[in-house]
Amino acid sequence: MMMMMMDKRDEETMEEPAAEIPLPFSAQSPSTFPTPRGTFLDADGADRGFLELIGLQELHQSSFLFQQPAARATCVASAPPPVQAKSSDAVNFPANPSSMSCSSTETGANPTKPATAGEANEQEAETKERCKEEGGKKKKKGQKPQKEPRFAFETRSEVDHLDDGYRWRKYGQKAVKNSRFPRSYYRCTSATCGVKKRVERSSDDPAVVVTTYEGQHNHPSPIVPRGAHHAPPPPPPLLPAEPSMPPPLGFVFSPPVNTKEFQLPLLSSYLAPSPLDFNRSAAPRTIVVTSDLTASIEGSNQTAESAIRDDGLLQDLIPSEIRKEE
DNA sequence: CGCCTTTGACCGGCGC
DNA sequence: GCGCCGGTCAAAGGCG
Repeated sequence: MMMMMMDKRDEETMEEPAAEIPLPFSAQSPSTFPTPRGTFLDADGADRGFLELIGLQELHQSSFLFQQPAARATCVASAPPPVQAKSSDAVNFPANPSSMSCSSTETGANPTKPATAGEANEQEAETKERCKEEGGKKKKKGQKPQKEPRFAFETRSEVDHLDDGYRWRKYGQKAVKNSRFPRSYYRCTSATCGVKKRVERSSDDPAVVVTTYEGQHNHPSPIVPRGAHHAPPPPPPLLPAEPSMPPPLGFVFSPPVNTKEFQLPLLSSYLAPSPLDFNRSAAPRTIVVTSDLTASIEGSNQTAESAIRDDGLLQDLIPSEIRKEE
């Protein structure tokens, strides 16, 4: 516990490990957040932006305030249904402040290489867990276990628990094997929402927080997290998701939440930059989205220059190669 | 006072 | 059957 706290402080000054890829984002403070599209393939083969995938499809409409001191993120998506990947793309993701890599652990047979060794461990664990759950304890006779979609990603962050616009209650913490750091368990505080998330630090890279979401929110982002200054608007009525669009992994948003504040916290969760990271010396990570249901995305070697060039912040999220394909 | 975190106990699955 | 392990429960305490 104490150690964790100290870690947080220590990591604040922690330098980004080996810069593998030039920083594709500008140092400007992000105020808008375009939604990348055509980057990910959904189960039905439809192009789907990553943010859409995780339920941020409306973000492009919103201005964005970074609230987290937390920083870069590497996302490890855990796609639910055992759908074979239909394509693979290269993406040099975010940039600012985060980069993500997503990989499915649903089938437990994802050949895609994990972004990090820690991720590998996580994947392994996830696979195991998934197997457990599928065969598992919560299944009662004659009752199929609910397959909760999972979406995990790594965040290079000094804080363990990132605000994502939802309210979470911590219900457990366990030391896990092969990890120096304990794993924390959170549950969405919404009574009707069974979404859980696990948060743990990578033992390989203590600066990396691995967050695994399980389940889908059946309600809009309730409020700006505690301590935030912007009062949220009242939640909009729950609406069915776009008929043609299955719920994003781990998140279900009522469509168009009109207010900006409503969506912002979410983004901040994944992409919140550290103020310290607004410099180009920091290297973003390759976003590897390898979801069985979506696509495998490997890093590209786009230069910061080219990335910064055109589309404002869009380039921060999607490399030009990808965007060209659209 | 309500909400949250902490933390030890408990439970079930799995491997040996 | 036993022990290990991950996940969850729930009481206690802290905080605003």
